Amino acid sequence: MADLTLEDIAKQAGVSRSTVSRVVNNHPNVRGKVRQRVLQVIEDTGFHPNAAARTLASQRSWTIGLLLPHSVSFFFTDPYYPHLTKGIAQACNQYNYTLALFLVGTKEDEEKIFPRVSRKGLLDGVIVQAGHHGDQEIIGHLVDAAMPLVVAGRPFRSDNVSYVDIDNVNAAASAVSHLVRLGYQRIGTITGPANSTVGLDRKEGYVKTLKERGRSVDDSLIAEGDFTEAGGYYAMQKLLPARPDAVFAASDIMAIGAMRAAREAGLNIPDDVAFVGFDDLPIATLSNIQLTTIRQPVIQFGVKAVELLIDQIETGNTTPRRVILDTELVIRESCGASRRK
Amino acid sequence: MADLTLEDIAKQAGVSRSTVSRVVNNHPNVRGKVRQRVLQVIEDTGFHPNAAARTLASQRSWTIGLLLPHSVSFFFTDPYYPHLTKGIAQACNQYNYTLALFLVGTKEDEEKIFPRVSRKGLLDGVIVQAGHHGDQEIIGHLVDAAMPLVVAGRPFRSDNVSYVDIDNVNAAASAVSHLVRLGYQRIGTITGPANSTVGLDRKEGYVKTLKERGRSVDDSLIAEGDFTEAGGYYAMQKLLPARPDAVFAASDIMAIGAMRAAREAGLNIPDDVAFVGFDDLPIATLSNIQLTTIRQPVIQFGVKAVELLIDQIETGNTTPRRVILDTELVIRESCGASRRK
DNA sequence: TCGTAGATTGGGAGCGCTCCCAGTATTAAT
DNA sequence: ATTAATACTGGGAGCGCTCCCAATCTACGA
Repeated sequence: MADLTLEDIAKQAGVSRSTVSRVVNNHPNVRGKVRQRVLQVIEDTGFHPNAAARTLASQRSWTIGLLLPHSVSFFFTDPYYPHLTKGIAQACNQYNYTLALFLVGTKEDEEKIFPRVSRKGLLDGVIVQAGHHGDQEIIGHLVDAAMPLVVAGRPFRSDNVSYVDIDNVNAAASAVSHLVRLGYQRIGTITGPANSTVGLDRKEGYVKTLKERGRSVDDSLIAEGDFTEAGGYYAMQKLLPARPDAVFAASDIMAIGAMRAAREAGLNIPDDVAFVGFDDLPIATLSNIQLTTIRQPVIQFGVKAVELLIDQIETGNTTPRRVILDTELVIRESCGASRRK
Repeated sequence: MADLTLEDIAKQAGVSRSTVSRVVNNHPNVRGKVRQRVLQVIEDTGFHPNAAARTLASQRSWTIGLLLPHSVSFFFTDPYYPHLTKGIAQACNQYNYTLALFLVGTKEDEEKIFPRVSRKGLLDGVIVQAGHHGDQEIIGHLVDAAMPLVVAGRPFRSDNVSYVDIDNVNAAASAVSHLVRLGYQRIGTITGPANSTVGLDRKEGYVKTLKERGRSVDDSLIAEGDFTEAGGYYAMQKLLPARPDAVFAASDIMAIGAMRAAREAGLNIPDDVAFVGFDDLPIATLSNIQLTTIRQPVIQFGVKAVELLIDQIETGNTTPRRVILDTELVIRESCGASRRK
């Protein structure tokens, strides 16, 4: 199982390098008999074309990068990202692409990773998880390098890039509407960071809904979180004095933190305070009180991003496209729906 | 910012391709002045050598693969793996390697991924997360292909491969000893799968400790889980009839499931049943009762794996090596230590 | 049977880099 | 100033593949 080359296979099959290349790449114009013979030799020898040589000659690496900027350094504290990664990996397998993962941990990493991501001969395209102000730089970088690019999440400047997202405003609105419908009077919210589009959009959905329902928007019922459990916990503590009877948290993990704070304050869920989260990741059903939440199709999200990217790579069409996926309100216990109707 | 080549830079700097190559690769034997000049041109033009060409010529890709076999399909249900991935990614950044992620979801994926992982010109080496019976095949594959390899976790047949692990037997023993020390009489355990080395080893630590302390080992106090929250939940339900007063769960996530089951059964934690988990991931402190657990250095684990691998790649020394990292018992509330002493 | 369009096939010319070797410049010692 | 080391530098020969084009076959109709 030494290092075989096309030429070796060609010799063994009694054909030329070119013919072997054709059968490997499934080109037409190879006689059936010849194709069989070559295929046989390839199978017998366990030959696989050298990836680097192929990339150099064809200018296609068949690998895409997934870039997780510094802004998602709480990356592995919110299970959302691993799930997204899984969806992307899955799609890569399906389309026979290799996935390169770039996790930006520190500022120094950033400098090392920037050039590597845009370097020729490594990646055919990249998916970047974005939506924070800080992400604009890397996006600009990639656009300048004419690297096929799809953004996961809506970036702040979205005019010239393709992205996949959900309708965060309306999804949040449906969560808050649900709470209004259940008769809660003092509905609070724990938002995502104000320097992120997700954070802003979900908050907008909250504000919009209250206004539409003729409610006033009370700042003491709004606290900013950072998509961590601890962030949710502290935000809830800030909300507590305002005595909310329901809280919409912009992520499940923050909802869990918030519920912890509520319980510690001696409050009963959902009787004293109801909660609705966002994401519907497995953790939503993991706590002793099942979380009502907005389900977003995370895996689909990843798959779509890959599909958009591959289309861009293979057709060369870089017209910005956007895909907005549907969400769904999943009613469980934490909103108190069962006992209120 | 078109596609520049060494030759282009050479021309602009008035030197030869070879000289540019030398400065790019930091070789000695380039006059200081010349080096400066070339560096300047490189900076001005934003040149980065083509990765594929470099790989083809040098037979080194500077990328390593992380392979997560099918056996870890609950991959993103146990936060352990994302953390491991993070450690690995971090080390890759540090050593200037690119990380390729291979997530085996389905059996079909496996067939697509096998050749890709061992194909020449793509990876310099691979880290495979292993420890299940099913993982032997891919390991054999990789060994046959003479691919530098490090296993994360102890594989079943560990004689001819390098791996990183913790001392699961003793770590588990220290958890159980702690429970014994606190005076619990009916200590149960929720093990990992019996077809995994981790599952087996941690159970062995449990059994060993009880025997050393002159306790009998009661099968009705042992239930097998699968490292998921649901698995822990069901395992606990099986344990309940045996009336354990303490339970050692082989992972935090299973401990959380188990505690949910206990609470549903009306039991108080830790007064009626105490719990010790394993991992000390962020979730350990996320529930309303803080989990006593065994801390394992997950990030370190990833870093070590990368270091072993890179050493193997760069020195060519494939003598199997093993690194066993230390663990630590972290005492919090769930074991009831505070109220029992 | 012959000619020809169309199907196959082979080989050359790179892709952009590294590595080796031979040549040239530089330095230090005489 | 001369010579022998020593320090640099340039260019050729690939790495293993794809792609193009020219050459060879094949099959079919006249």
